Amino acid sequence: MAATRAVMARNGIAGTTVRDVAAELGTSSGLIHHYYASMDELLAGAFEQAARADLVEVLDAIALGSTPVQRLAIFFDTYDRGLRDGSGDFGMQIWLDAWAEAARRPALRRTSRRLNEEWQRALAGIIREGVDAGAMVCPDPDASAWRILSLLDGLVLQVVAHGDVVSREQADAWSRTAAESELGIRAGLLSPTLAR
Amino acid sequence: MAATRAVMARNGIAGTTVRDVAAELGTSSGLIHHYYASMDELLAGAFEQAARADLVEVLDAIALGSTPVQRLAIFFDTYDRGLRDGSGDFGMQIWLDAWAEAARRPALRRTSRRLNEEWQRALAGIIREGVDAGAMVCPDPDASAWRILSLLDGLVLQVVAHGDVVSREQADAWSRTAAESELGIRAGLLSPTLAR
DNA sequence: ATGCCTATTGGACATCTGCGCAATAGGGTT
DNA sequence: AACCCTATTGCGCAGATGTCCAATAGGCAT
Repeated sequence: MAATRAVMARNGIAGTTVRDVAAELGTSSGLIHHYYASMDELLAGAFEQAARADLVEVLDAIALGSTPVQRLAIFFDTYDRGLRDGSGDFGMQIWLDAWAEAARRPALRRTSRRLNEEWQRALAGIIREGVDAGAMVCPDPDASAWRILSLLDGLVLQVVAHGDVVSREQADAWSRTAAESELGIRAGLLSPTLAR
Repeated sequence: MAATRAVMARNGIAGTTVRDVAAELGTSSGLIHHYYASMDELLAGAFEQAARADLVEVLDAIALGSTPVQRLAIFFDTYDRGLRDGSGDFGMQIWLDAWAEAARRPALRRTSRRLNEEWQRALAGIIREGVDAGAMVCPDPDASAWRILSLLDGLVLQVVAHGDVVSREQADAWSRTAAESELGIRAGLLSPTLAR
């Protein structure tokens, strides 16, 4: 599974072959079929696992923040970090693949959708805490979470698909200031957390 | 090209093969290579044609507006209309395919990138006119255009890939109000143009 | 009629794909 | 030592795919 995730991060979902995974492991392709009945099963499992690993990474990082605003800043830190080093075991490219393939692969659509909703719920949770603590102003946390996440997705899309039309730094900075504006947070408070 | 678009609409960009296109035309695969040097070129050409048709439609519609704010409202009208009906021979799904496939097809990446830039330029142009006319406030029209477009792309992505997590109406309304906020336009002025 | 240029055909070719299979190795149990 | 079960190999099969090519057809100018 780790090898599959590595290949997926490098070549995308569609570009992942059994032989590539076998080569990544230094074994034969036959062995992989000994453990996984089909390619689809292998891909679906690896995508779910990789996507969830990143979500968990963000959730864990967030938990270290002491205030809602700080947690939100950490949210952006972690997201940006995932964008910077094309992967722990995970490149953003596989999200583009998943979104495109969702139309034709029901199992993948369900997984992609569910994961996206969990991201939104995590973000909405932070916002609700911020509103309760009086640090944010937001009449509809769920909607705001979708907007912030969608802006982030749209910007990341340009970075990943088209190279330097939009730079990674711009995607990061723009989404942070948009969130500040959306949530009534004073400008600059969502700047990258220095500690690390 | 029409045949290629038809197959693309049916099977997606990744699922389009030379033989399928040839079958769609009732001819042989060799003939297609007589006119197009490579598959990549064929796909890029067909995508360009389909995508440009939509861009031109928006540009034409925009030209009918008499003020920058009105032109911007029409921009959203037309975009939303394209989202409503699978549109022409071309649904938004093709964009998801193109963004994903861009990583592996250089010609397609260039085309996708260029088209995206043209959308951004059109939007930035409206913004600049609005600033000059004193109807909008925007220190960096290019950046604002990217942000508005990326939010729109991100929201559309949810609608197309995941169904009703975000509704089409929400995507439309949210992107309009975000643009109003981004450009210092009074709330409600970008509401859907009734005429049409 | 002759010659030429393009349109068009049908298939060959090399490569890649998922998958299955016969054969072997190796370690644990009896 | 004998046995068994699993891990692992290496290869082969059948199908698909992009690309190329020799051969033909068909119209048009001479």
